[in-house]
Amino acid sequence: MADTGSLGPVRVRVAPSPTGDPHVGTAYMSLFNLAFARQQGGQFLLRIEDTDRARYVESSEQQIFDTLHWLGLDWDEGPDKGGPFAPYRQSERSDTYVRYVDQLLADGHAYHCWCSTERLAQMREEQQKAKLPTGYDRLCLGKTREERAALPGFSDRPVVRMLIPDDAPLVFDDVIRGEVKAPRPDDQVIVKADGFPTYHLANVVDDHLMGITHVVRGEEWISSTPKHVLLYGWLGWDRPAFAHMPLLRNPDKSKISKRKNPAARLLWFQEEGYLPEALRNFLALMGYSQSNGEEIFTFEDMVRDFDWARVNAVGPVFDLEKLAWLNGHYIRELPVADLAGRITAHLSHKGLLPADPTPEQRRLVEAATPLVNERIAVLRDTESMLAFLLVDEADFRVDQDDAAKVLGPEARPVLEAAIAALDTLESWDHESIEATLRAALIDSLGLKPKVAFGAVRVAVTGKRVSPPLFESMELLGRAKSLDRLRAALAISDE
RNA sequence: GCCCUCAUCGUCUAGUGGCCCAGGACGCCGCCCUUUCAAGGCGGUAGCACGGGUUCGAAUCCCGUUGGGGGCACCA
Repeated sequence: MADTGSLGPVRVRVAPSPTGDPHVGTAYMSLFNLAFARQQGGQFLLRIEDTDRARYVESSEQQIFDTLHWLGLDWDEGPDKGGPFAPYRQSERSDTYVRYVDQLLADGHAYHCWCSTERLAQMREEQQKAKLPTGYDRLCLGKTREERAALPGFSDRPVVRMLIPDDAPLVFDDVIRGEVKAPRPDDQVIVKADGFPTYHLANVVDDHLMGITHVVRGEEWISSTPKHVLLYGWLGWDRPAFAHMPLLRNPDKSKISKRKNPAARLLWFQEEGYLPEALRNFLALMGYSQSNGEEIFTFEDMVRDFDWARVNAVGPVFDLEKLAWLNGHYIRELPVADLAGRITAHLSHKGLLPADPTPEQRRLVEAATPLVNERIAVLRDTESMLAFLLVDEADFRVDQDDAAKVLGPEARPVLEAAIAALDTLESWDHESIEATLRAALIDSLGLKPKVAFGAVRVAVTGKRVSPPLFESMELLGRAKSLDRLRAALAISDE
């Protein structure tokens, strides 16, 4: 196993590609990179790997910054912060890569290739059909442009390929897995026809130049590592330690994907109203455990206790059920004012409250927060739960199905008694409301609480499932409560 | 198809040869609490993929099988 303690100051990095919504894997890798860096007193870098101009998405980079900050996974050096090794955006580092490519070319470790993508695709297909390992057939190796141009499948703009030697080392030490053997690479492209480097080259050059000591990345990179090992060797550089993290999985065990799993999108967690601290905690439970067996812990706890030996090599299924439980736990731990602020922000974001809520609206949400904090798993749950309190009165509607079940003709006497009793109630607080309703409906009419309060509940909140009834009525106010009870009378006649 | 890799309850995990006829958590089921729904409390269900070894002794070590996953791009 690689020695992780004596390589001098630790420098790690996360290197996402701005090709769309930030991926949950980026947060996962960042978390473990950061935990290790903090524990070792080292640095954590953010480098943007934007060498694929075809898939580049303009808005993506900012979203990467925003979501990682939201999760509290802050970096020491990066495109937005600068640092001693700027720029931290690969598209701005083209000049840097050129000299190393020239060196590899001059040393005979790389060569130009003019094969068209069509020829390459056809070659691959034939190799598979013949049950042969796939890989470049070196048609261009040792040929001048003129010699190659005379052959079919020629493309005007060449790429640069690595010349993989027969004795390329395939075994390396992995911090998490110990000795790992990887597949034998073919002559990998390191510079594309558009002049941009591929991941392999840019990554190795940048990691070296930026002083990265530990490359922490996803398991999908294991099979590429021999290429990187070769590059480090050819360029005469020490190579960093490698830690290949397990891959997060969909419930069907495949690599987590946006196609199959909403949780693959980092933005989804914000939209649903997960708390960043809960998601961070949950991510730390994926393929990992605290030495004391605790499942609920802070990032600081993780840093203090961090140990690569406890990272598993098995890819964990990302279980939304458990995340929901954990999120609910964090919600219940939050002070009311804090949670209320987050709920308000969420509702504003979803358009259920103005972008800048009035003090009255803020007070209302804060007063309602203790009624719902045990009933929600994510902030999004408040959208329907608090709707009865926040809607314009003209838009208030009773749920059809629920009304059909409890607001039939038999509800009429209940509603009438409730109205009569509440109409003259002098103090509109939940205790008085409850006492009054109990006296009028349970004691006088001899109804079961479930029946009596069920009807009142649907009338006032619009649903059979709601926050606690009397507190809800107190918040709603006497006028609206009575209006809704009277309106329900009409429903019970239908 | 080729190469690599992994394997404990449905899921996340503890377990590094005896403390394990396998512990915790989520989920699920039951009971309690209760004005709905939750939350909470208590109890329960469920697993070492299979077959060979090694050993006094294996979830733990070795081999094989099976199964899962990843890679095989001018994507990262």
